[in-house]
Amino acid sequence: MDIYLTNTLTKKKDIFKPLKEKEVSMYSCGPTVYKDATIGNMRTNIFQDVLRRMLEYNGYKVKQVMNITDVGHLVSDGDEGEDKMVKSAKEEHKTPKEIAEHYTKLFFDDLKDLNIEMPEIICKATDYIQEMLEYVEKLVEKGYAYETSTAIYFDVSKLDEYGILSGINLEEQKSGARIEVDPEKKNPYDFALWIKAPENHLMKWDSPWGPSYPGWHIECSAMSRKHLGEEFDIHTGGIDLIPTHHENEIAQSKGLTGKIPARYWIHGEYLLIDGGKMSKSLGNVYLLKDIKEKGYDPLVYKLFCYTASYRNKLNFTWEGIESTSKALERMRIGYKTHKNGTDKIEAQDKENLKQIEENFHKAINDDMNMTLAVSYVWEAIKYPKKLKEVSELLEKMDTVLGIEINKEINSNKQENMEQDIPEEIKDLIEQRQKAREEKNWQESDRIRDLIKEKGYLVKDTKEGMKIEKG
RNA sequence: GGCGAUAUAGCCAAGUGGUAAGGCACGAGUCUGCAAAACUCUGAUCCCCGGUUCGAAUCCGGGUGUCGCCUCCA
Repeated sequence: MDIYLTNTLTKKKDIFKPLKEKEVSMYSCGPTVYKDATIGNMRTNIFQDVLRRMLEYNGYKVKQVMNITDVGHLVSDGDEGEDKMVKSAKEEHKTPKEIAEHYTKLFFDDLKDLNIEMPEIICKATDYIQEMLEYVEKLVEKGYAYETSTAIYFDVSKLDEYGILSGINLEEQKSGARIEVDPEKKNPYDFALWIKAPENHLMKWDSPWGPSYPGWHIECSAMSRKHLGEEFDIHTGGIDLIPTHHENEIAQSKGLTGKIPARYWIHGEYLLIDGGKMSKSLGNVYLLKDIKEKGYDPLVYKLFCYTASYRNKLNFTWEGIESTSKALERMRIGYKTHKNGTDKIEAQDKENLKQIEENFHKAINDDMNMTLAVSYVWEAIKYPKKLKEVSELLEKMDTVLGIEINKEINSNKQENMEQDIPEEIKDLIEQRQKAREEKNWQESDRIRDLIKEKGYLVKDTKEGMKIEKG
């Protein structure tokens, strides 16, 4: 079945044909490990995960490379200010290396919680200084770069075309007053390949230009070239990377090899918070930790991300998370019902299930239309006959969704509550149980209300009383 | 100033020419001592105006609204 992907490079939905027949090479821009990853960052990682899982569903072997930026990403993408790592290290009174290790670990923890498949290759920028340096030296040799008092800059005017991803036009932008003008730069869009280290800078390496460190964009170009070659299939990242980071990666590659490194550029849109952007100043920056602390399975967030296309903005609200939490729980209940189903499968059922699977397959192949794909998951769950084969289909779908649809359910909220229930409540539960055995409903209801006042919800199920924090 | 996105039921949203997927909420029902949970059923002609077409949410033109980026950020 054909696969279609929306390609930022061509600005349309293209049919996907990899360079190799059975293997897909993919580079995903990873985190700058100077602070906690937000759920916004994770939205991008989720979409990248779906992409690789979708490719795997189609029988491709995926070779995904992800970088860990631990040097060179300045506070401003316009090559202004301090290195983020250095700034963070100073603030937390640690070395840049300690900062990098700390936040890298937290990042991986989040990926694990979200059941995101690990890339085949993960590379730290500081391990590839030599490759980057060589890259820059070659660009200088070829006349694509020039030196100023502070850095080695890429000269965008040397390219026949700069701005093909974001559609900017150098002539039109020239007068744009919004761009800081460094008098030593030939063009406002020239960007730093290599930066001369100030006195006492925490991270620096020897180079022909003295103690210095790499610019942000060169790391991805050098590492993708090293691991995937001069031309590979897919390059992914957040939408904000289009106008600077990815544009500059393309510029560097065109300078060195004359080629645009990736054939398909796929970008994930932003996550909004309550209808607006997430920012520290608004105090609405959420981490996956915050979702977990409210008692939700982190995979609720993953399913939440499927409620909208990765290409569109998605509005995060706690109401939305609660809604998705219920949906996930019902999915898992439905899965279990089918798993234990005893109905007999007939030819017509086989036909129906095959149709559902095909629809699902078509949806994910159509530029990862997960909202539509999830609707077929529901169609399977709601299948009138309760069949083991349906649960098998759901497991197969979950190889793409990665939401552990076969996870044992208690409640997505407040698992392992048992230990957390105070003695006082336990006593009340015991009293109520006694009243129920005596069919003293009035007393039973009174105690239930009492427990509710104390913040817990009591439910009577076939297996007995269940309690949840309300 | 430049670039771009979006407007579909109470909410989140899919759908890009043939008579509006799905989820959550609400309501009704089944079950239950009651309640909760679970399960079943139920809802919109698609921002406005004009045009193209046998036919448009979907194409074109003109409005209006919201949002994002160009500055930190996936």
